[in-house]
Parts: sequence; C-alpha cells; structure tokens
Amino acid sequence: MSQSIVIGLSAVIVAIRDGEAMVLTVRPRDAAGRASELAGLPFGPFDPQAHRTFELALRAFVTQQTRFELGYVEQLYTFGDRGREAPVANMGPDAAAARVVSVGYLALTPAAVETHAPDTEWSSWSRFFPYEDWRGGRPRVLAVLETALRRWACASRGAEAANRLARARLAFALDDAPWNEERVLERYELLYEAGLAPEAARDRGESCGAVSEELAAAVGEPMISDHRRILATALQRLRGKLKYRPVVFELMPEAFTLSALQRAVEAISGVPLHKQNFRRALERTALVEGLGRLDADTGGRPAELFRFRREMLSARPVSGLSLPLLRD
Amino acid sequence: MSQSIVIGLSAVIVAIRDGEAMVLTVRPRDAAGRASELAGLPFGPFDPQAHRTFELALRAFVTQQTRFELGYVEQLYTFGDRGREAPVANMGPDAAAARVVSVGYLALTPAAVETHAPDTEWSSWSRFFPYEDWRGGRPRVLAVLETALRRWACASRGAEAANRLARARLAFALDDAPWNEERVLERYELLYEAGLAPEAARDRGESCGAVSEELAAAVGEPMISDHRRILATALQRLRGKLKYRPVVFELMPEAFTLSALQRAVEAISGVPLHKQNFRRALERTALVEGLGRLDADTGGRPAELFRFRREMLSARPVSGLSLPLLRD
DNA sequence: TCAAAAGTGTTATCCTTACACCCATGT
DNA sequence: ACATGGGTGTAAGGATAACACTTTTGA
Repeated sequence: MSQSIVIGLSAVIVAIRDGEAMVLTVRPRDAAGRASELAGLPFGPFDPQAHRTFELALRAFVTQQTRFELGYVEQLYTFGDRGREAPVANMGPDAAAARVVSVGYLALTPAAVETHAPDTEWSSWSRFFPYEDWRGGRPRVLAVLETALRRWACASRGAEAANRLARARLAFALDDAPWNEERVLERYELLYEAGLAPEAARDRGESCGAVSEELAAAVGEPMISDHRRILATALQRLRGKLKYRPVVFELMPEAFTLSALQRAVEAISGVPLHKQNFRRALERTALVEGLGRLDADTGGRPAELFRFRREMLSARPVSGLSLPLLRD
Repeated sequence: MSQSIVIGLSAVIVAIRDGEAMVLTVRPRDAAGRASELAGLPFGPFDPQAHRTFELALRAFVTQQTRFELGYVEQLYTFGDRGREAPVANMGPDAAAARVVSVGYLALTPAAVETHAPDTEWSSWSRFFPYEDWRGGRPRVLAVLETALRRWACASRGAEAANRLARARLAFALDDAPWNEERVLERYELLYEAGLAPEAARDRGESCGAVSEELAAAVGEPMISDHRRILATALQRLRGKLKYRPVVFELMPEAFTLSALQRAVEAISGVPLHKQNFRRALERTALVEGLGRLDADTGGRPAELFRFRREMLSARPVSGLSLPLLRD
C-alpha cells in the first residue's frame, strides 16, 4: 500500500488598513493547547467527501476558523515538495504518516474588519518581507542582506559563485540593477537557498541557525511550515495581477478617494507612484466615476469620492492599472 | 475513514512544427487493451513515496511514457472539482474509489521530434480549439458558435439572459467586441457551461448530446477526463506569458530566422502580426543576435539566421515580446 | 522575367514622463 | 497666514501603428 496523501488548503487573505497591506494570520495550537511561537496562514484539511471543490472547502473552513466571509478568491499554486511541509496540528488524525500537499489560495477583502476569532490577527506584509517595501526609497535592511548574500555567493567557486552573484544582483537590485517589485518569490527562495531564512535550517532538521539579530530582522519573521513561501507567491501574484486586471478595487470600500486608491496600489506594489500620472492613466481606463460627494477627513482640502464602475467589466475587456513610478 | 485522495499529473507538452503549435497527445488503453476513442494528455499518478517533488515525478513518467526528456516546465493549476474528473485506466489500483485531483503542467520543447512511443502523437491546437485561430482573420466556425450561444442565452430569463449574452459577447468577440486572444479558458468554460462541449453531457452522465456535425466541428474535439480544460489553461498561460517573459525561445531551435520566430509567436497567440513592427520591437529588446549565416530554404530570398541571447536573462530583468497586431 | 519571401525608410499619433503650479480646507 | 493634502496644464521624448518600397534568391 502506498503512502497516503492529505491535501491542505491555505489562504492568504489580504486587506488594506490605514494605507497598509495586511494579511490575516493565525497562531495554531498544538495538542496541549499551547499557541505556536510562529504565525501561520489560516489553513485546514481538504475533505474530499464533504466538499465538491477546493474553493468551497476553503470558504467553509475560513468562515469557521476566522468568522468571516471571503469575496474574491483565486488559486495560487500547489506545493508538494517533501521536506518543506511540516505537518501541523489541525490537519486531522491521518496527517502524521501522510504526505501533505498544500494548495494555496489568494483572497481579497475590502476591509480589515476585526475578526473576533481567537488566535487570529491582521499582520503587515513587512513583518514577513521587510525588504519588499520601497515606498520610502531603498529600504535600509537591504544593506545587511547584501553583505550576507555576497558572502554566500563567495562561499562557492567558479561558475557557481558567478551564478549566485548574478541571481542575487537581479533579485535584490544590487550594484544599481533596477528593482523589480514583482519577483517576490524569487527573492524569498534565494534567501531560503542561501540559508538566511530561518525556515531553511528548520527544514534541514537543524536547530535555529545562528544569525545576528540584525540579519534576522532584515530577512523577516519566519512562519509555520511553508506558509511564508505561499505568502511570497501571493504577493507576487497580486503585484503582477494589479497591472493587467482591475483587482485593487476588490480591496477598496464602496466609495474612496483617488489618494486612498493610490495608497492601496502603493501598499501592494511596494513602490511610490507619481500622483498625476497615476490619475491620468486611471482616467483613461474609465474604471472609476466621481460621486460628487467629498471626504472631509483628509487633513487638507477635502477630496472627491469615487466609485468603481464594476459594470465596465462586462462591457469590454479591461486591463489593470499602470504603475507610473515616482523616481526618487 | 475518509475517502482517499489520488493525485494525477498531466502534462501539456508544446512544440512548433511547420509553423503550427502542436501538443503531445496519447490514446490511453483500457484494461482490455483497447485504445480510447478520445485523445488525452500524457498523465500518470503521483507516488508520494517514489518522488520528492511533483516536477521530478512528472519528468520521470513523461520520459517513460513518451520516451523523451522535458526542458522548460511550469505548473499550471490544480483541478479538484468532483464530477469533472473521470478516473481513467493507468492511475493505479486505488483510483476507482478515490477522489482524483489533477495537477496540470506546461512544458515547452524546441522541436516536435517523433516520439516512437505507441499511442502517442503530435496534434495541432486547432483540433481541440478551432475557434482560437485568428491568423487568417475571424474563423468561420464562429458563426456557428454565435448562433448556439445566443440560443443558450435566450433560454434563460431576465438578468441571467443578459448576463449570459454579455459574457458570450466578450469571450467570443460578438457584435464587434474586440478579440482577446488570452481568454482561452473563459471561452472553453463558457462552451462547457452552455452544454455545447461534449464533455458537459458526459460529466452529467448523459449520453452524447445530440448536436449537429457542424456545431461539433466548431466546438472542437473533446478529450478524456478534464484534459481539454487543462489544455485550455495551458494555452491561456502561454499566450499571456509570451508577452512578459521571453518564453518563445524555448520553442525555437538554436538558430532560426526572424520569420520563423514570428510564425511561432503567431501560431501560439493565434493572431497575425505586423512584420516590421514585430522586428522593430524585437530589436529593442536586444534578445536576439544575427549569426551572419543565411538560411537558403525559405523559398524566396535567403533569410539571416539569429540566435537567442540567453545570457541576457542573467544580465537584467527582461520582458517578453509585444504583439503588434496586423489589422486585417 | 517573375513569383516569393526577406528586409528597410518614414511619418503621424498616442502614451509616458517630467516638470511646476493653483485650490480648498483646518488650525 | 500657513501647513496640508487635493487637483490641474503643458511640453519633450519615445513607443506604436500605418504607410509603401527595395533586395535577393529559385523556378
């Protein structure tokens, strides 16, 4: 009899709060009821008898676990590598001996409502990927990563060293290479491969790798199992999709100001945008419509409120928003 | 004890032959050794004990089944809907009672070599999606689909009818809506939902839906299980990826002419391109380099041979090729 | 000599980028 | 009055789309 397979579903649930991109995290409890040290994504087993599709199963267990309803949902990727799953508590009784395969999903919700569910909280992306936020210019933590990555590259010889250096350069914008905000997974995987992400040591069965506190802060907080990999996949997908589908609006309330929209796009893509060019590009898409009402709580001059013209989606093919960079 | 899960791996293996996009298909045999009526994709069970990752398992069984080595490989999607899998012969003994989940992969190879494997052949996309080929202008089969889709839309009432019509219009470029070559899956799923794809009747347990021969030809040849859905996903992914990653070159030989490259891009995207604008855009990318050698077998004036500068990939972030449409 | 396919020049238009400036409100 | 954020005009440069034309081979 061959080893049995268990499918786990994980959800990256994204919302914008105060101009920050947030993700819903949990601290699962072990059999003894102790909450985990590490954060994880909401996840649960897929029961083939109970559910007709993955998506239905996902919606059901997320509602049950975090007490809230998902809107926009899309499948990300299926992870099946042995040695990178670390089977965890609530996967059911069979999970211990079985091979766990996890199917990751991305979900977008318009507001970071309080969940009132135990062990559940909203966390900022940057807790897990501090180096991904370039809104305030090149993040300082990159200097620490650069040193560590160069050391890793030089630890091998010949062509391999050159290859490692080239990859690090491209991924982390070293030596004046341009920053590409989309390659989130590539960066995380490079940190994992270089042994800088704490998950790497853990998956090899070693105790916590001895790294400086400074480096640990630059690499970001680790997560349970392969959840940070799923999170990186989600951020990558979202950053890419932003540009060719109007998905930001799934994260906005009914009425919003153009500045709030721009801040949402910036929070997700992690780069600062040029205000006027952003607006001009938005105008061309005809995806939003002024409501004539004003929002007085902006600090300065009141801003006009806009709404997403959802009807455009069924009128003609629409692309996403362009990212007119603000060069700093 | 809960129902067990079996994971199946399916591969969409693409190559260009004589300017046509081809996909490797098989005709699996049942227990009695009879070859299936319908074509399918190369597929096999994932054995969690034998393989560390999906990709390794995929490469192993494809080599064993079709006698050839895969190059570029990427995961497409994981399909788990009950009622759309139709478990088939070589999934192993446990498959009958189990829930089958299939993970689809896309693979690109530079030449459509003869496989010399039994029950294996190269098929053109258009066998399965005749309406996707707009290289020679709007395909005639669309007229038949249009009639059938309008009938389907009108078969429901009120908002639902309007919704169906809007979706059909967008997906199939009816009423002068622009053709969007990327939405391959959306089109196939619409045909499935409308009951026009033979797979729909089969999955409902009905015998072959009684449709005219003309309509059957317009909808395209059905495949085993959910393989045509996986194929549609692959074509969609490939058409999209073409534009933002230089993947066409995975399908080209070492040396090629610019016309051959253009024909390859046209074969995949299914739209005719403007020759000079295609070349100018290509030139800007600096992704190819003239070899100074000529290809004499072009019929007219000999064409210069070019090569893909693979080293560009590690030099800086590169995007794919633009599709400068040739309006007809 | 003619068909067939390769390869080039040039222009109008649109989009992107980058600049600097004015407006309405609260304190 | 002034700080704060909202909102606008305009000009340069580059990419795109659309023209039509020349060149080199094989039959």
